[in-house]
Amino acid sequence: MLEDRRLAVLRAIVEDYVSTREPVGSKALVERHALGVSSATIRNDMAVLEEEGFIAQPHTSAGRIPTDLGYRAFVDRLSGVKPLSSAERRAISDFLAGAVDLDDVMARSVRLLAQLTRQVALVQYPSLVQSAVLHIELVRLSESRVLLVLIADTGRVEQRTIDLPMPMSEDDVASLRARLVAMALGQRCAGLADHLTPLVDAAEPDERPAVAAIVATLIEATADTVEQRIVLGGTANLARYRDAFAISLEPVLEALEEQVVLLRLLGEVSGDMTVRIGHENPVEDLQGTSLVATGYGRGDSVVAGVGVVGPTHMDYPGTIASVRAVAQYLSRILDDN
Amino acid sequence: MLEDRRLAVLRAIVEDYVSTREPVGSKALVERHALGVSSATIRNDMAVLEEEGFIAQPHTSAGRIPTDLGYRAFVDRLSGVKPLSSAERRAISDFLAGAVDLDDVMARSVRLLAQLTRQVALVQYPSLVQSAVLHIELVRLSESRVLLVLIADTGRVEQRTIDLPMPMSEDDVASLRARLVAMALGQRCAGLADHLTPLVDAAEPDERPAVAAIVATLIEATADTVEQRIVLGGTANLARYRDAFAISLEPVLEALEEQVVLLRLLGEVSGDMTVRIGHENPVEDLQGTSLVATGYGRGDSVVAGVGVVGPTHMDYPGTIASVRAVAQYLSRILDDN
DNA sequence: GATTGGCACTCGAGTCGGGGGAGTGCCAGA
DNA sequence: TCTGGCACTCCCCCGACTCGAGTGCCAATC
Repeated sequence: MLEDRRLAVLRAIVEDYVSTREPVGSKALVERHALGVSSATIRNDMAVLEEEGFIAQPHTSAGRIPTDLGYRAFVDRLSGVKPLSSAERRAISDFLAGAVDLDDVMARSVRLLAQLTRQVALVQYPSLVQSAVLHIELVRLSESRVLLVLIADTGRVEQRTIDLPMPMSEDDVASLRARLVAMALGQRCAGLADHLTPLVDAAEPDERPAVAAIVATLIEATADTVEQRIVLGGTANLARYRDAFAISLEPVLEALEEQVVLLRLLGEVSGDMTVRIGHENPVEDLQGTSLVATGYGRGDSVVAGVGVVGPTHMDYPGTIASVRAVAQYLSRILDDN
Repeated sequence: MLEDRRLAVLRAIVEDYVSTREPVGSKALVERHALGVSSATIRNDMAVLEEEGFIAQPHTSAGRIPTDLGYRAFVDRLSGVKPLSSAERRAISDFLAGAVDLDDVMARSVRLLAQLTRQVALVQYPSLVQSAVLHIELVRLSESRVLLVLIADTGRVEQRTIDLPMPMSEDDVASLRARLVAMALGQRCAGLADHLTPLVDAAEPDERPAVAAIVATLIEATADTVEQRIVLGGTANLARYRDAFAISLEPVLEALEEQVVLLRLLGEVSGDMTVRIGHENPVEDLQGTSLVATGYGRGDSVVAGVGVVGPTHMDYPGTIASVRAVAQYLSRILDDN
């Protein structure tokens, strides 16, 4: 009972602070929330909450603001999920349905998510490793130059120009293309290396260097070290929080421009909703921000992540709902593919 | 002679203001530049320059800062181009040479340019309209669904999934693919519509709807309304100029996230170096910024633009040099393609 | 024992009022 | 035409001060 009220106070503090972005005092709290007790009682509760590390004072004689731990408790124990309005759901669905190819889906998603949450949105391209080969094309550009195009069933297209160690005729290329397609079609990209080495071994000695070069490129293109791409958008929303970040937003923007950093952020995301608050974040420059992310994919295999980065004092219930909704629609689009 | 000195003063003011970002006074000017006259003389010159609109005072009894007009004169009449060091040139060349496909070239260029200029970089994908068809692929996904892939000689790849109005067999698809390739290979994308309508007319009546649908998609995909893409990077650099923009950088960031806006910026760029200073900018939210841009392409056909957006008090000679260098290397890569 | 009203105290934010200083415009003289 | 000198203007910085929101603590009350 007593514990319950203390949590209610924490919840009220988080909600007020999120909406006003100003330290909240005991008096204001009593006025804005029907807590049924006096401000003095709240003060006692606040003292306890502060001792437990859920809230803090910017300076003596100021109101309280939630700590990372406080937000954590809020997210874990206090916040329901704010359901989206049907209008919002329809907007999402309509907007994404208009996409014309995978690039377009990614671009639209990131834009949409940024708009919905008014924060920085991240969307990861479907992992190649998790995809299957839909088609392979080999185009002869010149005597000893070919263009290799790999199309995955998730819609991803990878292309590489290859300088061959020897000339190949139009027929050689066509024949190799047929063999490649026969061996690789429908295979998971992850296992391509195993499936294609026999093809190199079986090649005539005089064309083996060329085949080896092409297969090597194909394997390199599907290696998980290079195949990851993340698009981001809504950085303008960061500017609105100019003063919310301890020092400045420059390091934050810088961190967000690093693909490596983004991969670290979204890399460990699973199908569940992941919320990383402030210092829980593995990236140092982003420890003043929170990440809300989840995975999307076909059926129950997660092929990539989608999420949002914003200030720790974000609207968690609303953000979680938006991220979840966009992930659902992304999954649906992949399924329809 | 007298006129010459006045211009020298303007030049000195621009240079000092760009490097210090503080209003520059007559005394400091005499100390830092060997102008050979006293500060009083400079004051007179400054009064004239102010009357002519090249410089302004933030308030009485402060130093002068250049106006947009002042920068314009500086760029047009005063600034040489600062040549890049050979180390810089090598860095550019090495960095871009490592790119693995067009997406990679674009991503690396934008990153590179942002780093060189410490500003926001824009790079436009080669225009499809200006490209020629290198290859067309048709992949049968299911009875009445095909995937169309268009590869342009600039490295661009467009893909569309098409729901056919009727089922097509594997053989039908293969035959149509062959006809498409025969008709379109090597053609400019701009003229595709004309080249492909005969193909629709020549089709057997029973497959005509499918052929029409596919050709229509192909034409739509190469239409210049949808084919434009611009990548941008280095927005973190904007944050360093936080207070340099009259109001705030939020509208600037917002404008830069709009593809439409970016297209307006780079759309009118020709092969020459284009410099738009402050209010000369067609986009209202960017009238506190300057654009330095140029075109790149194969031979002398410009296929796309590349440039930089930054504060009006940017280092124009240095920025121009960097943009030009990156454009040159981009052109070279396209040529090598 | 929990709750409450009261009260003294703290400290940040905002205001006001001078110096100090950089910079200007102007003028008379070279 | 240039220069040195001089009076003047204002911004910026600093310290002192007030105001008020908010706290912690305590004795009284339910």
